[in-house]
Amino acid sequence: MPDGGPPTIVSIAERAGVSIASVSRVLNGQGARRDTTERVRRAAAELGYVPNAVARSLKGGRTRQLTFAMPDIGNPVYVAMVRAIQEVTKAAGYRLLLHSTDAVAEDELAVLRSLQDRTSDGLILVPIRITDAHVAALGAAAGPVVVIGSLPPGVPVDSVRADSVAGATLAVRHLHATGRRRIAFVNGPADTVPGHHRELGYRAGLAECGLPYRPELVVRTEFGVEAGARAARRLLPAGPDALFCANDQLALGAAHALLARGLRVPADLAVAGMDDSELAQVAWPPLTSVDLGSAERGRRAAELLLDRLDGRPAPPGGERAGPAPRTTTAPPRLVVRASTAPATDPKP
Amino acid sequence: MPDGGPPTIVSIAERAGVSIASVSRVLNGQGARRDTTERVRRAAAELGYVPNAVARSLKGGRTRQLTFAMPDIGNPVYVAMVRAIQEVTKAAGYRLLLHSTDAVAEDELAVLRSLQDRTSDGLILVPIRITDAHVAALGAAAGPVVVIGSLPPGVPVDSVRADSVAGATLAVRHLHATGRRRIAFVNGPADTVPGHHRELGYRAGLAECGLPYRPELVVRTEFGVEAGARAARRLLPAGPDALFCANDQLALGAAHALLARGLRVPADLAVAGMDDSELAQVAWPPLTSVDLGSAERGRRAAELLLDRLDGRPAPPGGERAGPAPRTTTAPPRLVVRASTAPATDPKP
DNA sequence: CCAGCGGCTGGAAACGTTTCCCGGAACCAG
DNA sequence: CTGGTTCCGGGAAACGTTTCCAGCCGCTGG
Repeated sequence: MPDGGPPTIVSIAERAGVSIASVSRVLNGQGARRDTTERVRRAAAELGYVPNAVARSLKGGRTRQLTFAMPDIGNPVYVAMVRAIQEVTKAAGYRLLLHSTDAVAEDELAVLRSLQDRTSDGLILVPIRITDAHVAALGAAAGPVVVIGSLPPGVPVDSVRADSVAGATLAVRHLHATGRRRIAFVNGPADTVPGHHRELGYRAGLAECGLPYRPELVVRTEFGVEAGARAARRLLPAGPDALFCANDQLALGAAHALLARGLRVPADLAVAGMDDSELAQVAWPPLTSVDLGSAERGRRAAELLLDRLDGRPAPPGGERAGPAPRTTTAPPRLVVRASTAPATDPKP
Repeated sequence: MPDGGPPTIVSIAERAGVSIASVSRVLNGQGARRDTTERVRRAAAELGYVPNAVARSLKGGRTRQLTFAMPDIGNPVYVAMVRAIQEVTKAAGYRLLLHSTDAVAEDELAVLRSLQDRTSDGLILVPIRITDAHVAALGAAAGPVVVIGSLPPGVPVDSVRADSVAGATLAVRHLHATGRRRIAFVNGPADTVPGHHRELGYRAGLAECGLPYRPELVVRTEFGVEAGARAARRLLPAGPDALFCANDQLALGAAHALLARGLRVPADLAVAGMDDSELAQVAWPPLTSVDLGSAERGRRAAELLLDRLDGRPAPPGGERAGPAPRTTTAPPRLVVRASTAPATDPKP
């Protein structure tokens, strides 16, 4: 028997002695005579037929694929998002395409443009910075996009934000409430949206607690464990009694640097992070952290995207489908762990 | 101007006043008259044309997509693999489809079968157990597959193994060399391939060091941080002076449980893990761990897959393309950190 | 001057589906 | 028995490419 590649709808039609139209109908659960149905089913089973997803996509205009593009899969926050997104999309029968942009703006734009090649039906994007080019590209996107992050007003795209400002404030208040007065801040790059917001929240928190803002207690660096360690060492001479870090990676690095110097956490210095990623739980001492709802944001973003997809199968023309853009904000939540317990024996 | 959806090769042909064949040729860099070339290029640019990847895939029989299926994206080991794979595939112009199987065998088989729908050109699979059904499905796979893990001989599939046996032995020898004599073992499920191999290595290590195998010093549980903590608590009554754990998650959990009891690591008990994942570096004390080359294995698997793909564009018929299956083994490497420093003050 | 050749080009087929439309058959009621 | 409905099935078009094939044109060599 001549193989001629994997079985197609045509092979089935021949074997069952019906037309390809009937095969398609039967296989898609449309009405057909018992007899026909059965013959087709049997032929399909015997041949081990599996529909060609590509041909299907071409005809239907939908690939049942979604793209998730984030800066760096190495960051547990994004892993949490991937997980949540995957869960939602899998349940809805979509496959997930992963894309690490390495926090390169050009790469983010490329992903946005790549929507045009119809490889995926929609995109969830986590931009690290929002440039004018981003805004333009988002406006011109060839398919539904959901942004995880804060967008300037007027961009016609659904988004899911974290309230970093409130979150940072929460952390500062907590540190103050547990007796800390010289609360240092280890931030990521201040020109990123999260970096900017977290700094705003830090200052707001200080203000609320009646603490002065001291520039010597603030360090801006890259996000990352090693950067956190360096920042902590740099801050020590300024005599902080708490280190509030803009994410868990920084906090972890900072805590390590302190411990390596023989300092005790939290007895000598409290350390708090943000994101409440897996890192916070596995750190020793376990890290107090502000849960910014990573998983929740991922889940929500996926839901928003699926929602758009169901509304209009394929947004025709340049006009964006559906109603006005929707924005959800995940409320921050402080998770207190050992790293910020009140200092039991104050420094002499 | 009637929009009628995104621009296609036809719109360009009309606008440039040439046939679609010429458009395709020009856009693919085939020979054409200067004049024609230019007109087509201009028309394409003006319309903002982007080739439809789906149509292209249908015609060409290749999607330029690869699938990576692993048990759980939450495990840092797999994150490291994703990262390495993504790096390789991105450079080769392939997109990466991610699939969490949740360590469910049925899900793994489904992924294998899904190769038939031509959604992706190849698959990298990390099975947690290898059943007969796996072997059968691997043999019948509709496209190139690379397995990360140990396969029984005779399965016609490329694979990349870690040498867990040697790795575990390495760890035990190290613990012995640093003065530990009652080395407990926290294993994952013994009926998984890694679990089985690590146990073999543990016993081999004990034997090499002239230590007896004591059942009361061995616990088998699930992989996971929490499981590690429980295991550690369960082992304590047996009086171990070292905990060797089958992966970093277990080791981390174990270390936490010990610290929470007020025990000192490594002064009272040494703790070692496996995988040398990010967790080992961020733990406190930093964990000694056996690097099983996760990133390396991911990279290698991607390379093997790409290699198959280049060999035969699309393996026709049931026969597997290319020569005999290849197997690579990544050598284990012990990474010594603070968690296994020799006990400075021996217990009284 | 003509045959032949090579470079370009356009028409058309093909990839594997889904779906529109129409014709035939069966059935019912009048 | 006939006209109208209903149900099913088949032919064919369409999705957007790539590629085969044949034809046209203009040269060149004899």
